[in-house]
This record gives sequence, C-alpha cells and structure tokens, in this order.
Amino acid sequence: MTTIADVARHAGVSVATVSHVMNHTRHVEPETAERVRAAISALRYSPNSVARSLRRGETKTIGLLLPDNSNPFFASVARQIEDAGFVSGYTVILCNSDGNAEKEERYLSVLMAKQIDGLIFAGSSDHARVFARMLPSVPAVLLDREIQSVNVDSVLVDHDHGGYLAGKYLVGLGHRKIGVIGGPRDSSSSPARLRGFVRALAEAGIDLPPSSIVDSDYHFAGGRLAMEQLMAQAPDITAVFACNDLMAMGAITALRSRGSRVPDDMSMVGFDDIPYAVTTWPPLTTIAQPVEKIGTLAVSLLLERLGEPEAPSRREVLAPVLVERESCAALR
Amino acid sequence: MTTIADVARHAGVSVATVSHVMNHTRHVEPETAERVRAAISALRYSPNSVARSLRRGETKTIGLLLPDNSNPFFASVARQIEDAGFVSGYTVILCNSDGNAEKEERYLSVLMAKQIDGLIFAGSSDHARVFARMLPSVPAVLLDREIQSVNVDSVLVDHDHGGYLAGKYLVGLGHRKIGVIGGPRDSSSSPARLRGFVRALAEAGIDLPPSSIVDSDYHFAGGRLAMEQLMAQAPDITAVFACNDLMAMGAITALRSRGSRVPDDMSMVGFDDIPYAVTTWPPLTTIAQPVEKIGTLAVSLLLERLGEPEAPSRREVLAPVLVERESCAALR
DNA sequence: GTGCGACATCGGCAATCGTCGTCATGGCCC
DNA sequence: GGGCCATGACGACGATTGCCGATGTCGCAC
Repeated sequence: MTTIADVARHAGVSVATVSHVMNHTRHVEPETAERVRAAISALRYSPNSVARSLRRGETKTIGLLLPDNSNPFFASVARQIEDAGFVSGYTVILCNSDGNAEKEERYLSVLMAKQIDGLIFAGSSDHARVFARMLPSVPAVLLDREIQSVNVDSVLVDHDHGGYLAGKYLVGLGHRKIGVIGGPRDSSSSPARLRGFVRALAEAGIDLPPSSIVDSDYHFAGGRLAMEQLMAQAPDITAVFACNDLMAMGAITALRSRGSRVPDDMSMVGFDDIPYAVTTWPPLTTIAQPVEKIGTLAVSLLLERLGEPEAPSRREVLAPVLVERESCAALR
Repeated sequence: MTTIADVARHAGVSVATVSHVMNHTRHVEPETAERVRAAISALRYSPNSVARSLRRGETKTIGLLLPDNSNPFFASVARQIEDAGFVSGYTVILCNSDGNAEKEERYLSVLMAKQIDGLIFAGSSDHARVFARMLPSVPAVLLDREIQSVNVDSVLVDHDHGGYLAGKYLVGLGHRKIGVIGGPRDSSSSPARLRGFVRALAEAGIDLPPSSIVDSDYHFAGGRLAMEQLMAQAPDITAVFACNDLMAMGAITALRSRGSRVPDDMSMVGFDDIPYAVTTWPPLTTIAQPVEKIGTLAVSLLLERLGEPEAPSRREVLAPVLVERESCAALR
C-alpha cells in the first residue's frame, strides 16, 4: 500500500504539504501542488481512511440496525438511507437484528467500537432498554420508535391516522360489517393502526365486535390462517382491514381458495404499500407508508444532529396516505 | 471516550498488559488479569476498532457491492451475507450501484480507502473493466460474474441448466407452442437461461420462432407489456417461460386482464423464486436460485481466501432447481 | 548447606500503523 | 529587523507487539 509518505518523497515535499493539498487546508504554491497531484496519480495513491478516521475522530460511517433487510419495507428504507448517505459522503454498515434484543446489543457494541458517526435504528419493542444500556454515546435516529433521551431523534409514521384512513374509506364505501386482521400486539405499529381504524368506525356509529378481530403475525401465511379464522368467526363481514400488505395478500389467497372473490364478495385494505402490492391480483388498495421520505428524512435528521450535537431532540411524524387500487368495492 | 491508557491507569498496570489480557495474547497473572477486567468493566471500556484496525492492518469489514438491495433477490443474498459475516466477526458495508459502472468505481474507491478486508461484488456487465482498473488489491468474490484474475473467486448459478429445466418441464407437460419473455440482452443471466431453454426444446424437436420471443427488462410492468406483445405476435402459444419471476407476474396480470386464465389457458414458468412467487395467484412455478447458498458460499469463499491469499482462484457453480407450484398445467 | 548460573515468568517501554494540525524555520521583501 | 510566505518537522490519535528488564525458581557444583 502506498502511503502519504511515498507521495511526499516522490514529489519532493513533506507529508504535511501533501496532506494540505489533498484537503485544501492551507495555501500551497500552485506549482508545488501540481507536483503533488502528479505524484498522487502516478502512485495511484488513495489516503487510508482508517488512519484518517483515527486522526480526525470521525469515520464517515453510519450504522443501520434493523430487524431484517429482506423485508421489503426495510429493504426500501435501507436503500433510501444508503443512497442519501452516500451523496453526503457517508457509508452504511448494515445490521440485521431480527428484532432480537440481545442481537441488537451485540450489534450496537460493535458499531460503537467501530466508531460510527451516527446510528439509524429500527429496534425491537425492547429498544428502549437496549438503548439505555449503551447510553447514547452516538447521535441516533430512531425509525418508528421513540425514546425520551438526548441525542436521539425520531422519524415516526402516524399509524393511527393510517388506520383511520382505512376505516374512513371502507365506511365510505358502505361497509358496515368489517373484519380486522391485526399484527403482533407487542409491536408499536399494529395497535396504533387498529386504534385509528376503530375510531373511524366509531365516528360512523359502527361497532367492531371482538369476534371480528383476529390477531396474527404480519406474515403471508399468518394472514391466510387469520382470514380463515375470520370467515368462521364472522361470516357476514364484507370488508377486511389487514394491518399489513403481506397479511392482506395471504387473506386474499385464503378467500380465493374458498371461492370468494375480491373485491366483489369481499373488500380488502392493506397497510405499507410494499412494491408487491401492485403485483398481486387484484392490485391491493392499501395505506402507503412514505418509505422514501422515511429514509431520506432519517439521514437528514442525523446529519443535522452531527452538525449540532446539542440541539434539542426532534420527532418528525410522517402521514401515510391511502392508495386506491382494485381490492375494494362499494357495498352493493 | 475511554482509552486503553485509562484502563491501564485504573488497574495499575501498563497498557501492554491490558492489551494482552483482552487479546489473550500472552500469559498474565490471573490476579492481575482480574484487576484489568474489573477496570475494563468499571470504565465501560471498549477498544477503539479504528485504532486497532490501523495497527493490525485489518478492519474486519467486508464490502458488499450490488445493483440494488431492494430487489428481493439481492435483498436475500445481502441478508445471508450479513448473517454469515457477522458470525465470523465481520461487518458489512452496503453499496448500491444500480448496475452503473461509474457508481461502481466510486464505491470501489471508497471501499478500498476504507481498507475493507474483502469484497463481495455483483457488478454490472462492465464489471471486468471496472474491476481491472482497481486492480484487485482486495480479495474478492464475484456473484454470478466471472473475471480471469488472481484473487478473485466466483459463485455462479447455472442459468443455462435452469433454462433447460424450465424447457424440459413445459415439454413434459405436453406444450409445443411456447413463448418466451426474455430479460435484458446485455445481462449475463438472461441469454444463458434462454440458451438452456432452447436446448431443451430442441431436444424434443421443438423450434422456437423469433416471433415467440419478446425481450424485456426483468420488471413487472415490462413483463406485462411483453406478454401483450406476445399474445399479438404468437396467439397460439399455450405456455410461457419468463426469464424472471417479476416478469412472470406481470405476464400473468396481462393475461388475466385479457380474460385468459393461468394455468388453464396458459402455463407460466418464472425464474428466481423470489419470496413473492408464493404470494401471487396462482402460486408461481419457477426455477429457484439457491439464494441462501449463494450468500453463505460467497462468505466462506472469501474467508478462505483471506486465510490463504495466494490460493488459486475458484469458481463454484450452483444448480438451480425447479419448484413446482400451480401456474402450469398439462396441455389437454 | 550455600552460592551461582540458567531459565521461565511477568510486566513495562517504546516503536509503529498513516494522517493531520501545530509549531518552527528559512528566505525574501520592505 | 520585522513581517510575511511557503513549507518542513514533529507529536498526537489509540491500540498492538517486539524487545528488554526485573523477579523468582530450580538445579547443580562445591
């Protein structure tokens, strides 16, 4: 590996000068600078970021800790973050915790050891505890989570409002008997979505009996099973709100194999608007999370905090929006 | 930040001793070691990896450069790699190139500067040129690409064989008039898939006229368009081989909106076996790429090369396999 | 039993990795 | 001689590691 000293020797100057022409950090005689640049390209020199980081006390690296990058929602978020980070000169370390608190701690330890400049964290339900232990020695942005703490900003999605939109929409279509497929109770998102949904129904004077709600796990197969259970428990429903798209897709599959047609016999609303919501049949009407916004906003919050570490912590809440496609019909 | 010197002072020993107890790199009196460990935990000390990397000349970091981590195929591969790397103590830097050669070069530069220990690279069609410029100063593993070079191993998928499996299967079902939706001509995978497919048909004495082949772009919308074109050009086909799942899903949508039923009126075979192949209707019969294998194999090849940098370069080729679901039917 | 050298054990000093910022220096002009 | 300019020398940054010194142990010879 060629070092700055090699370049200096080759150009007949001191290492300080080489450093300064690279970083434009003090005036260097144009002619000398040119000689240095020539040496740099002749030797194909590229500064060693590790040494630079040690010296400068910053690594231009951000840690991204999320449950699973192969989940399409997080995949999109990760993509946005990576893109936004790169244009600002940051590089992303990817970590998958599976929502497991212990793994999260392990990852946090290595990220801290690697001296990341900032962290973007979509943690488990236990994230507060995990985080507290590591006492926020890094600037961090939480995705869809909150913690009362300094140095920690949040990007939140208004799940309650999303659920409300879904409820309002189905009610507007004339549905009165509506089922719900819920996500995990211990997630922060699912109960909020449900709450908003119930509120919209309540405003229209519609009750949601316990038998019309089946909890599941945010997965495709879980959605299929839940739908079957729902058909057994509440055979008269005409519409279903699934708390995410994957379960909605599973539910549609269950309906289809029962000979029930979507949207003719049953309307279906999902949540998330994953890319595959358009590739299923019928294309899924769903509540879209503002994925691109989440990623880019997280990065810009983080960068702003890096610039001003002592600023009061911020929480940005993003509004989901209804995307009308073809999985819902008016009650005839 | 607390440093090794703080720990040493706190434990009343030298920094060398602290280092040695941490790394078990020479014998230390148990009692002393205990004191050191106590100091470490009292001060919540964690060694600075940047300094360690500078000294040791290794960063325990691997670069992962791929076109797009939100593509479900790469998402899975990335997940596998991250997992496998982490258990061996490696951390993954994620880079998305969009298959753009210029971006690839930029990423490679920063990865090299960051002194990654190894690289896993799913590059553009131009990857050879890109790579040559960076002259392989890092051990690397190529995914689904090949380069004649030292220090570069490859994990390959036998696309030809996959196409062959698809052809054999459709022929076995009695189909004779078959259409193909191809991927980008300049990809390495699509032509190979097509080649194998044609060979299988040829073995059965079946010809594939140019009008039965429509090239597309590996995307959902592209598949839908291609299917429409195919129906116009070759109205008598009874089966379609789409060179990836996304296009197959698009094609099915196009068929459905024409009132054509899958698999009753048209059989459909995809390629990749993305997770959403099971969530569409009908569940897609497809040629599965061994995704988990790809990721873990890439990591283990890389780690082996790190252990033995001068070993001759290896190429591992993985066989895809037919996954029979419900999108194909025997010709009646 | 005593004295001495060989050897093992344990710990500290200081060099080193590559870069950057501070201080110092030499030359030049007024 | 004072001031300015361009550049050089050098010491961090934090951890690792080769080398050396101090201490202790043991065996052997007298």
